[in-house]
Amino acid sequence: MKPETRKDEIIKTAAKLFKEKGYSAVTMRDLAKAMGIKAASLYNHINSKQEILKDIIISLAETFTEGMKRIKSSEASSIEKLEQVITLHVEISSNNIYGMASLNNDWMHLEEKLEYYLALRSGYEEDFRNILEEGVKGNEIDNINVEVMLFSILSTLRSLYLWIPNKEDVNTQELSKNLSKVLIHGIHA
Amino acid sequence: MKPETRKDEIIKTAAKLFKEKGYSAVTMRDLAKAMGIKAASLYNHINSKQEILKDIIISLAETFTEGMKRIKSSEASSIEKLEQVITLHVEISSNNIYGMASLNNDWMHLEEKLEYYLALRSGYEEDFRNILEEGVKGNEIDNINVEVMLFSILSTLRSLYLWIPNKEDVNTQELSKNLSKVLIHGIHA
DNA sequence: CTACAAAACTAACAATTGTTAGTTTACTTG
DNA sequence: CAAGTAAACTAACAATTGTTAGTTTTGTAG
Repeated sequence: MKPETRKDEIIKTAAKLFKEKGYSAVTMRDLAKAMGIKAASLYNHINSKQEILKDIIISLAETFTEGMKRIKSSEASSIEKLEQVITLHVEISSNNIYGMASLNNDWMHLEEKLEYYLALRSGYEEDFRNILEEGVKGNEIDNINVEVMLFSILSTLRSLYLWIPNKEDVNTQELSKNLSKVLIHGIHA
Repeated sequence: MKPETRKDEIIKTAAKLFKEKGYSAVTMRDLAKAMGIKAASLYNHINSKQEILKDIIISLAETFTEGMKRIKSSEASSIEKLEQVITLHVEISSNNIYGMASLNNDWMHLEEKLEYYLALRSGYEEDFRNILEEGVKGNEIDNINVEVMLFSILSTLRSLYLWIPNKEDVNTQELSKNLSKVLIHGIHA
């Protein structure tokens, strides 16, 4: 682990504020006040407000893409892959609740990096869809509308950041297991 | 149906813009341009930007609360109630995709009406939780962590607005049925 | 103690924000 | 046509926005 730079602190604080009010509603003066300094001082460490958002979102999006790549190339069954995807989301989300808020809600303000982000997201969804389709083909997964399944599961996983902080002890293993149960087997045997 | 006033048009246009960029990033000049008039002219019909957001969100929140009240007081089984809640979300969301975006993402900018909104939301979630708990008690629903079930289902339903526009023919009946299948019985028999 | 770099500061900027005041245009009704 | 009202306009405001320039303070290594 590299030591945390002042820039890292700023980005972390910004992510927290972005989660509360959204990127656009947070001013550089808000951010400076939260850091205990003046707005102009922020620019000794970062180049622009824009760049902060980019740093928050792109690194997260790439982490998801890398995780998916690993899962995709594994030899696991479709259901196992699905469980691995669930665990991936639980782990990334619990490690970066604030960043996940920006990833979900502020990506449209990315500007120069918007296209790249959208490409990562499309690729991720496509890989997710393939896992489900393979599962249906192999009779591991019921032959329901794949888009409905994809949407339902992905919506839940993408909202994890809203929910995790409310639970005191984030036992990620326990949470992954419970989520897998609910998402895969439903709530009614 | 009352005839649509100019104010209604403004609110509808605003909701559309709010969905694209979020409340804070949409300026009154953006909204005016989308309406084909000048920013100052908006104030012949509305009192403030704030009020537009309030009109969008509160009416939706109240619609959900009324729907839940109806479902709660029905004689249906727990699973049937759950199906009714799913249908409620599908119908409200498909009738007001843009407003649902504000409801989900811009509620924190409500200011004077924030407390009221939060009360409605808490009440709604509590009613939802009760349906699940009753279902578990009556052996209609598996004895899994109720909070995980609540979170998972609600996350999916709250994200509907993101997904519905992508599907050409929004056959709400079909969608409700498929969603019920996935949310209640999972994806793997 | 000196020198240097990191990181804070003050002051200011040009642009943009929501909103108001006052005026003109367009439409409807008698 | 006259009068009234609904809805647009122009012009401006005070506040806030992200950011820059230039300067001072703070901490560290020789």
